[in-house]
Amino acid sequence: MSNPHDSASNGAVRPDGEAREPQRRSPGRPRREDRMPVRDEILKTASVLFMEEGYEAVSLSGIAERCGVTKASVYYHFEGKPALFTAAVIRMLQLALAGTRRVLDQEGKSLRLRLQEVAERRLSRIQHIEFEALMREASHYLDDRQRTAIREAEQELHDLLSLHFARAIADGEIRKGDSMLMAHSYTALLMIGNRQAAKNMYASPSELAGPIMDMFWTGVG
Amino acid sequence: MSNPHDSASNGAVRPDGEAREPQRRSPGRPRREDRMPVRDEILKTASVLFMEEGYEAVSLSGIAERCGVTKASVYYHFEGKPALFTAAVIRMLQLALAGTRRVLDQEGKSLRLRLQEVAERRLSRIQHIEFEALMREASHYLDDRQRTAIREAEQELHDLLSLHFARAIADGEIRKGDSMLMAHSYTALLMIGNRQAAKNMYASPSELAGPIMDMFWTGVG
Amino acid sequence: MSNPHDSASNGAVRPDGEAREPQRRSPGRPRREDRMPVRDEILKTASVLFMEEGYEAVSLSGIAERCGVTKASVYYHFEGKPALFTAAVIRMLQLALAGTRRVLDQEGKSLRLRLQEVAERRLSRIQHIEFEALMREASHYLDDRQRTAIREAEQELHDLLSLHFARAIADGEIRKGDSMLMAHSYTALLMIGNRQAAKNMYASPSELAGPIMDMFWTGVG
Amino acid sequence: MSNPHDSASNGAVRPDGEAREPQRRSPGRPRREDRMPVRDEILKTASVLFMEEGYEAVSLSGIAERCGVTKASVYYHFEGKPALFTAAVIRMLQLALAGTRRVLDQEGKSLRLRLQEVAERRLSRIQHIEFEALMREASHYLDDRQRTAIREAEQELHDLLSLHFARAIADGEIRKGDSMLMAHSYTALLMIGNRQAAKNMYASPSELAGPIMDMFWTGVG
DNA sequence: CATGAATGAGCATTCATTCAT
DNA sequence: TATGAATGAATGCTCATTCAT
Repeated sequence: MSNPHDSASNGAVRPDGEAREPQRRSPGRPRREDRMPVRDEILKTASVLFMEEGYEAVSLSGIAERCGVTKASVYYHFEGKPALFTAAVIRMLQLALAGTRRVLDQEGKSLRLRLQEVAERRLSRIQHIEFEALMREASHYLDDRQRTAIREAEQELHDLLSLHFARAIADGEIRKGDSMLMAHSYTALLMIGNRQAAKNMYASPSELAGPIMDMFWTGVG
Repeated sequence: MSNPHDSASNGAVRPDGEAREPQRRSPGRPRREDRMPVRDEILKTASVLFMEEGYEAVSLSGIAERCGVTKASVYYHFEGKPALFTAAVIRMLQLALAGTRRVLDQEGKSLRLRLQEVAERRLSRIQHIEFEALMREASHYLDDRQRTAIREAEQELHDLLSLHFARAIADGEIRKGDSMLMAHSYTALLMIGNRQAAKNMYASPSELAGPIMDMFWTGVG
Repeated sequence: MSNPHDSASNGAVRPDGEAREPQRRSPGRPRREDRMPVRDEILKTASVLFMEEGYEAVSLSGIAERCGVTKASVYYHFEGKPALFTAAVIRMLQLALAGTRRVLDQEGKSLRLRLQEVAERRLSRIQHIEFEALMREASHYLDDRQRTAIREAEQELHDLLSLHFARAIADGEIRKGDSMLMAHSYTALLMIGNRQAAKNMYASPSELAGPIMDMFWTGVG
Repeated sequence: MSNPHDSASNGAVRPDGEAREPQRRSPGRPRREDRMPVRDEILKTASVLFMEEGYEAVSLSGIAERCGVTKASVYYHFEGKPALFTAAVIRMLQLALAGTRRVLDQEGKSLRLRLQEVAERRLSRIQHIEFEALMREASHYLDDRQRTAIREAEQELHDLLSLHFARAIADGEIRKGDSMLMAHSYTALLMIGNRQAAKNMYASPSELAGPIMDMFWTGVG
């Protein structure tokens, strides 16, 4: 067991280029230049695929093929499908967390403006499967450690949002209330962006951001 | 032409007892006993399973087993997995539509109260996978007719909600705005009920209904 | 066992119209007019399909559907697939025997001319699978009685040809030799008509009859 | 791209020992032992089975079992049943082509003697299903590339024969005529060797060669 | 690090067959 | 006569996983 199988860990978050075409490497360890690429590439590819298609629908051979490596290579880097899934989802959540934090931490902008910016960014991305749906499908296959690790990573996102709502309440910027529920309401409303019917109502997905923020801010009453 | 394969149809909706233990039957038509019509039982079981676990995660043998019949029987009644899925989802949507309409059509109650009642009912049910996630997973396997049939059934639900929002706008009961977006916002917020983290915040799922309705009605601003 | 299952028998040979569209009959026994149609129709349809596609490739539901009856009806009329196959093949062979006999028995025509006429008729028909191939595939499933019955029916065809060759030898119309081998050579050469490559060499299949008869009559030497 | 799926290829042709008893192996790569390369063994087994029993009648599990491997192994080496069939049939045709060429290319022997030798060899082999029958059955399942590849391999055999007939015509060794039709007549007559009835007429199949060659050379006239 | 070759379990689907009505 | 509803067995195929090299 000398393999680097630390399924729930995840290396430094590195946004990088798109999947390369499977250029056959010559045998033996490659000279440095493209350091530590394979594990990361697998992770990145897996993230995208799992988010787009769910757990069962994604096959390890599919991932391997897209990365130009073999299935066995994937098994060298990750303990198995559940471990890879865990790592991939966590990677994605941390990316989202970092991005969201960067926007929310801007000084001198109203909360509403910052939330709108977050919304615009998320809505313009290729849409992810709703998180709970993904988890429900996958959780049969995950063990407790894995489930918990993912839940925690997700919780961080809501914690971050909740924190900012709490601050805004303290500042009188928004009405009083349960800041965590506000966080969940916010992310739930963003899910409208996944819906075909809703997307058809506007020219581009990010145009949904305004109307959704209106709903979130003023409600229907 | 001897098979009753009309995948998109759905018999009378009858909520009733759960699947019995799988007592092996010999071939040929069994004497009637009690047994609810098998086709209906399959449909009901399939609805539940697909909603709970997604498309791929549900196997036809699983469904068959739960109904106490063989896989081949399922194939006698439905053309295949996609057809069964289509029928099951539509059945479920029509159930939901009927229930929702019954509540919303009540006279003399404010829209808010009626919406809250709908929310309570839905939140207390075993939760469904988010609809879009389910469709994204399944739609690889569905043909155009099936996709359309499902989409239409779902649209009816939002049409119904939208109609009531439009009326309320006309009556000055709520603020002006895009009634269809309101409908989507409402159902999106109900999805919070699927979230483990959110459920942990309250004693029972239906207690979420109040706070969610507050969010929906007044927003955070 | 009051069913009329006499698998190896075959009713009167009746060339008749093509398969009708499955027009639902009203329940109850139909009034006389179209007497004894179902069994025959099944037999006819089965003949065509088995000859065109082989044994395994043809399903009883396929046959039933084409006849506008149910699978169970097929089972009412025939003991099972092997029995139906046996009856169908024998029916077809007897048809061929009758047709061939009619041509060969013509008075005042040379054997060569009569053989050429037989060849033209056969080549212009939708082509049958080579008989031995069909039998090899099917014989796993047939019992001894069935195998024998088919073999005998086929033998009659070669007996008929052989008889005419023997007569021609006696009359000095053709060279001396094994008349049964001549019969087999003749039918073997006709199989060229089944070959795509050969068919492409001529405008219409029946144009093959001349050249093939030349080969048969004079050889290459 | 990790699978060696090149369905139409065919490795070096090596006639060798039969399949061993299916000793269950544990997963992972087995230590070499003797074992002929598995891919080749599958191919050889498949050739025999398809030729003997047709397309549908042969199951991949049957092939796997005879080779002492699992179905999944067959799928590792071949894309699917159609691909395996294609490879197997082409392998067999190329074997036949090579053998036939070897005999026909002998110097200093009359065409008739060489053809007789080819006939003796073929007739003494376990008999193949008639080729067209096989193709008719299989072609539903093959794609265009596969169909073409097989057709071409078969055409080569007739091209070879046709070439030798053409030469013999030029040399005045045989009568003038369509050399390709001669080739087809020759192979069609050899099919007599498949027939039970014909085989019963002689002590051993290869004794059919003489009489058949007589027919081919001098006809009945 | 990486992979080629293999396995076992499971799945969707089809089919011949049976039997109560 | 005919059929609707059911079964059991088989088939083609995919997938996660393993291991010697």
